[in-house]
Amino acid sequence: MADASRAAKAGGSAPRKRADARRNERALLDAATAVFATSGVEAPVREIASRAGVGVATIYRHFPTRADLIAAVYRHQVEACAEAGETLLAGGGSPYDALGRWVNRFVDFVATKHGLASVLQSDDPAFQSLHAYFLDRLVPVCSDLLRAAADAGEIRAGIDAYELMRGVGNLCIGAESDPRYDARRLVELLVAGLRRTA
Amino acid sequence: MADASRAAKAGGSAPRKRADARRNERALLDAATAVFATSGVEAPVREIASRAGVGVATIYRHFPTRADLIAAVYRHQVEACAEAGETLLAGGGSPYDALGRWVNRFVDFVATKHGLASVLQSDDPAFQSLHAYFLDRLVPVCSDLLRAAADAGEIRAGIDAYELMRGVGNLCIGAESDPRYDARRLVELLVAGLRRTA
DNA sequence: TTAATATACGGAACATTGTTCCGGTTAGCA
DNA sequence: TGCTAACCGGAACAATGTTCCGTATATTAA
Repeated sequence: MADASRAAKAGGSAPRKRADARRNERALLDAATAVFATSGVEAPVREIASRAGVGVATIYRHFPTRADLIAAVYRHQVEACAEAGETLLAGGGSPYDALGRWVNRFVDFVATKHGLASVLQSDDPAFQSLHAYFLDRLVPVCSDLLRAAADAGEIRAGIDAYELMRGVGNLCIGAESDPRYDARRLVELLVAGLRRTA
Repeated sequence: MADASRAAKAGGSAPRKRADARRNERALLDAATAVFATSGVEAPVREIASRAGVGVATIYRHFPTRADLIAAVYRHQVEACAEAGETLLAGGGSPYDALGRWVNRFVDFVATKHGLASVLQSDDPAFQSLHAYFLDRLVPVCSDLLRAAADAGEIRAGIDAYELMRGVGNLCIGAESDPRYDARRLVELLVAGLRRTA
């Protein structure tokens, strides 16, 4: 197992990349993480490449679109968020409460990543796959939470998880750069609006 | 008054532009209106210039920043929206109801202008003055409506007009291009969340 | 260890914008 | 009719995203 030459023993897995390729991929991921944190997720490609000490073409080789790079950088956190939703749902409290907590967690994640919220809503085709990734992973979680709350009679019917996620994501736009705007407060209002209207 | 040579009779008003300058300004406004409607408010400058039959420098001469052009194109509608708020407030109904109607009107305006909502929230300094214009004109109106509803005890306290406007604007982003996303519904939820809690 | 080859690399080159500059044109006026 | 200040158009410049191509190298087989 320690020997690198025995690759691809499992089914159709890729035939293992060259060592320099793996090194560069890691360097790019690290550089992108740092640059995204300071300059936002729309920072110039050249900046990321130079920080990683590689040429621009190397970025495109490893991450065909910017969406792939962003997804790779934040994958762990998205997964953690999705799993938190499942945990929250399983924990015995009120489903509406679980929904509220989960939404807050999502906001905490998105609103602290400079520019991520905008990009998630952008209709630029370059970001379509990022959009799809977030949605595929999180909408089902949100949907479960929503259904549970609806079944418990805590919220009004007719709310779609996709729409709610987009709404929450939208409310997070610009949250980092404007001290007068608190996305959490607005999202709280939105979630409060879900409550059953008696 | 019909004679053009007697200009600037009132105080510091501009000394009247040349005829070709006025003609071009009008042509640019018309072209921008058309292009914004089809390609969105972020359409390339060259597209607007060529549609107006002028060079690009002429755009910059008349509208130093894109924000100025956008503001000029939508000024009438913004004014109308602001005035509608005052009317709604004066009309004797429930203040909360008036607020809801006014917000809906604002959404109808913003959500039908391709890309306007995004640009309104953008932190690109080029749009800062547009941002300021919308806010200066509409936040006071919203503030009055909000205060009236608060005074009537219909909504919870502590809601800031600026924050609400930004939230509503944010919710309008992407509303034109996604049939699964209905900004009006989300905004309705947000406004419902304003209701006094018990 | 060495040589062959597929893989990966870097940076130049190209395309698409926004923005500014400059020489020529023209409206307004005497 | 001619002068001049204002205006005009398009070329030129700058900042990006994206692609191409000759070169370098990791890997493997002899």
